[in-house]
Amino acid sequence: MGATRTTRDRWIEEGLAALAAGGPDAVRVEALAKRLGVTKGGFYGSFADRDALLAAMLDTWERESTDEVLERVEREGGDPRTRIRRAGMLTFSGTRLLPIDLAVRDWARRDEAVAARLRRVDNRRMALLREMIGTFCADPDEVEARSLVAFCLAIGEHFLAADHDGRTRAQVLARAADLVLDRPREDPDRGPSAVR
Amino acid sequence: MGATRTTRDRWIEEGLAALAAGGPDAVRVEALAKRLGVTKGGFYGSFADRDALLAAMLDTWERESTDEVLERVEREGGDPRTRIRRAGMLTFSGTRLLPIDLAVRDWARRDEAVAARLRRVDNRRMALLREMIGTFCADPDEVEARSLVAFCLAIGEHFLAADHDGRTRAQVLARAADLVLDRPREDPDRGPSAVR
DNA sequence: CTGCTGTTATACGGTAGCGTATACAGAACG
DNA sequence: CGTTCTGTATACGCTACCGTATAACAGCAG
Repeated sequence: MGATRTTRDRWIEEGLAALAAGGPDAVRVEALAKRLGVTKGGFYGSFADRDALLAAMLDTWERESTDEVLERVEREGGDPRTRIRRAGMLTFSGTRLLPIDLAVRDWARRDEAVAARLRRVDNRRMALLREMIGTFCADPDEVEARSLVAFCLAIGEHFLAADHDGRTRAQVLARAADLVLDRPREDPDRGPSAVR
Repeated sequence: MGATRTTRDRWIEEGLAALAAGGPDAVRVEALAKRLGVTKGGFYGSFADRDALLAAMLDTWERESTDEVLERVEREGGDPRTRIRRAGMLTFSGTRLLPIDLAVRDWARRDEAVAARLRRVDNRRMALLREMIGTFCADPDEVEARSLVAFCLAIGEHFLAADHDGRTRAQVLARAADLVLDRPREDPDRGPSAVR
């Protein structure tokens, strides 16, 4: 039973790579087989059909992008703003989770089952944001609004194609994050809050 | 030559509907023909191939979501914040432009030509945001940051699946828009500022 | 060695889609 | 009236897939 696991996981891994690169329609059994250097013969020993692979891929993605990320943020601790930024980094930087996440978001618009999974994932992320932002913002409505803005910024950034004159996207993003995460203006002269 | 135009436009229209509903992979010549009540026979009289249809669809989308929207915002005038909200309404409410826009955004991640078109469109939208926000915000860096946040909010909202406790998405969104557009909190009890 | 288990290669039937070729129908126009 | 231009139907070859069936094969237990 040892070889079974590794092979099954290799199909899932290659499937996630295809999903990230070309969306759910790009997850094709025969194409994955070619990339794995085998034929599709053995696929149906590990999976009932293509849909079973897609479900297993989503299981893997859901686990990696919630439990593993949140557990690591919990473990490494730190300032609330630091934690938010760390969670964002873990999920939306790096080349593994980000493209899968974006592909799943588009997929969810057309598939109710995928949408339900995404809702579970996003709700856990929003819970973290609420908790962290709640430590420096008293009004619950404003906490919710700031959490939404922060989340939309982290996601929407990757769906935007606009340029920023002389600035880089990273620079503008840093300033935007300061706007969202800064203490709500008890300090009208906010000063150059150290924009990176 | 009268019939030519209408027919060609019907292919484009049906193609955009398919794109909105299922992404670029769902734009299939034979499927569109079936929905139009014809066979694919005449398709290749109006278009060299499927790619030509996709290009024509993007032409239509680009024109409708820039020239037509911006011209109408210009014409109807109003307060800067009003204009921003109107532009957002025209593009991201209604059932026509929004789903096409979202589909194009995902498409652009995989196709450089589409990405170039999206960049043109987004740059024009960002220009409007900059101009409007610049009327009540002096620091150019902050104008850029606020413009990005506003845009990400308008887009990212549709890719998020999170719930908001007792609130509706529209309520949280209204509060978030106030944050971004810098309503000077003269009114701590704001009431449901009725966006959308 | 023998059998069991799980992976693989190969072959098959079926579906869906693209692009081409060809012939037909109807309108536009001289 | 006939010519021409357009859209149409139909049929064809081709490719890319899915899922199934079957047989070979490798590793491991007894």
